Amino acid sequence: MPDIQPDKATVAQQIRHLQDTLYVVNGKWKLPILVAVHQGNSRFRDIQRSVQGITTKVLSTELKALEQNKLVVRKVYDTSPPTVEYTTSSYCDTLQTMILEMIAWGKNHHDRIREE
Amino acid sequence: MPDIQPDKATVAQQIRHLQDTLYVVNGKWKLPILVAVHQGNSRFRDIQRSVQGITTKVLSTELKALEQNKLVVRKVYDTSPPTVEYTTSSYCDTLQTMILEMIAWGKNHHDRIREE
DNA sequence: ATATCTGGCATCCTTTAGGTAACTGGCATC
DNA sequence: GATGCCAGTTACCTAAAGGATGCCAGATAT
Repeated sequence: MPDIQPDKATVAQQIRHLQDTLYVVNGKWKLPILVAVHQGNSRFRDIQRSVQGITTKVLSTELKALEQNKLVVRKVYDTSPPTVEYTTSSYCDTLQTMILEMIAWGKNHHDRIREE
Repeated sequence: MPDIQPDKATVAQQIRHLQDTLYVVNGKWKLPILVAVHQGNSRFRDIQRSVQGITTKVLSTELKALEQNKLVVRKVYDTSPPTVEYTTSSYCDTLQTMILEMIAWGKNHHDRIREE
């Protein structure tokens, strides 16, 4: 008996949760940036090089948004010139399994498309 | 020894997979629509009622996109007036775990925000 | 000396997503 | 015979996302 049909209220609830998630990670760049940072790219230019095709302006605004949502931490070191380091927060780690699922699906999908 | 640092090429690869996924499911509405349809809402108006705030135009265009990506199947029955039924494809099922993760995170996030 | 790297900012522009409102045509209902 | 339901379509519009280019200032590398 797979896939028990939940009542409308439950479905509506699930959709709302989904929309909450989308609100935070929506857009073309936020998740790719998070992956890049999480994998050790802490410098602005490193991140830019990791995320193919992103411009400085977009990266800059997206990093700010991610910082506001407490997924990314920005640290400035008082060197000269100042060094800036981005890291993912521990809260960002809660996104891990979700992101891994998305990566896995993308890989699968890509393979499937190529077969056609 | 958690979180072994993968090499740049691997990271770039992962980001590309992620972007492939985003290309298919990006936007405010596609995933919510998929959930609504998957949960048994097969009629246009039912879907619209399930996905709070969506307009007929947006729903119509999004359904077409989802059909093109083979996540949704559209069937027209030759009744009078014609009956139209949307269902999720079996390929769409491969998105299940990913979507469930997103729902779970959204719920968690919502609770967390409320606590502040 | 000059070329390049750093972490961005400013400006301008284009594209896309998404929203508003009105309308359709056939059927069923009141 | 007026109203409402279904499954949309059309035309128009706004806001936001994204892109292109140029620039800065200090530092390091050649």
